[in-house]
Amino acid sequence: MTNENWTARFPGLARLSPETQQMLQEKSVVIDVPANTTIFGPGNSPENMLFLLDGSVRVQQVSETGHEIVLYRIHAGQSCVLTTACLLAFEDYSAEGICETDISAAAVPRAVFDDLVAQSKEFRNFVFAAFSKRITDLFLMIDEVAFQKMDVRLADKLIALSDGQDTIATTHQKLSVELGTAREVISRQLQEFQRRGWVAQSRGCIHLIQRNALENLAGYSR
Amino acid sequence: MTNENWTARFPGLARLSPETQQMLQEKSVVIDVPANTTIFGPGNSPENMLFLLDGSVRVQQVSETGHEIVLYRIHAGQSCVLTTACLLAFEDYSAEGICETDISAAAVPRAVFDDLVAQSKEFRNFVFAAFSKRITDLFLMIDEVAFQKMDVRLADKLIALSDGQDTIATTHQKLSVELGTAREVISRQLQEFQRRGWVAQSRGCIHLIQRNALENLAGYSR
DNA sequence: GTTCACATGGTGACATTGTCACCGTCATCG
DNA sequence: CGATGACGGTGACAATGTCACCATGTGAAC
Repeated sequence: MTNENWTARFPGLARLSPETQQMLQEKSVVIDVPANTTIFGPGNSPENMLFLLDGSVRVQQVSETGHEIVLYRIHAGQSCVLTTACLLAFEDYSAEGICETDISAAAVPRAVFDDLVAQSKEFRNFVFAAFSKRITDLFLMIDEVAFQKMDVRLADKLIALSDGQDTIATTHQKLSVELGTAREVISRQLQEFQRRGWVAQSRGCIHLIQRNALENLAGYSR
Repeated sequence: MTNENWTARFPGLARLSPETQQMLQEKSVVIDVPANTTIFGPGNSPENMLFLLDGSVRVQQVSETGHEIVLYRIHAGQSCVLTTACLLAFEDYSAEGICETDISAAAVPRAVFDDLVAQSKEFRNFVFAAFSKRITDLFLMIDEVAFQKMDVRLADKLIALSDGQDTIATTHQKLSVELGTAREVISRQLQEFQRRGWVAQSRGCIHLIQRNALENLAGYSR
């Protein structure tokens, strides 16, 4: 798919008037960034608002204590706007955004963004919906971190990371960062899942044998 | 203080043009609500944006597992806008807002709010700053819940709740909701603080004896 | 006043999770 | 080949969460 007319690929932007969409396309630049690039982080705030056309960006945080935790991901069809906004507003935040894959994104200058918010009711709705979704998602994450058992959280994360496939290429260490826990805890839980025949493991790889059992534990029936 | 010209009492709104401030005041209604009222919650979304003139609102969440946790507070000079926005956007959120004190608030109809966002750059800044602050605060909260030790979190919460006073009127149960933990954990930690001579306890009351020690543990030196 | 229901908080046993120290294996690179 | 570092396993222990149960104080109903 070409990256012209990229606004049509954003469900929330497709409602914009043709003129507004054209303005967005004319005043933005499509950029490509390789995987594993840190596109924003402490002391590195971008001057553009990014709209992600392809790939995904992982937003994670390093605690004062040295612990890490993944906060959320931005996928194609979503924007980094709110993370960028937080960066601009509060320099001392500690989150960083890392490209998980090669990405393609439309860069919109801040001034253009401001104009659009002022002029287009649909664009405002897009931005406010993104903020609202993020905040409610963070509410859910706090609830999960504070109250969910680790086996449930791990099963849920495995299902989410599998993306329909039966093999997940990741390490115990990376999974521990996903959930904000220790590698040893992941190792033990995975051993238990393996003992039950739900997963099989090889170095750097986890194979889902009984996806149903994991989904069940994660509460997918609800 | 009278509640006319209430916009002047909001640091973020004082920058608005006089005309805009006048419009806000003319099209809003100042309401009073008694303490312990639930002003928004599941199945109870308000149709107005509230700007808090006096008192404070506690926003907390009840988990599927029945656990509760306090997410944040809205104080005089701040608005419930973002919480309201989340309510409107995602009906299935589970947070609720409870008046901790008698409150006084300016209710702004949604249509007026929309107009203001479109017309006033300063108002947009106010709204975006509120969203950004909330999101960065939630990042910090996730970090704290996931990685901070309970004694540090409790000391920090006691200092915050004391509001400069030496006596805090609260129960172990309420403190456990503040931190999203169990009452027994609070009881044990407070016993340890008492053993060290940092606090004294009576039914429904905690007295800070050595505030310095608590501040030190909470990392206030940083 | 007495009784009853409930809020408050104390306690011990146990499960779960986090922390630490240490180990062996595998892959990569010089 | 040997060195290095990533990956994962293990046991001991600490911190926290869970559960069951109890004692006391408070306030309302009788």
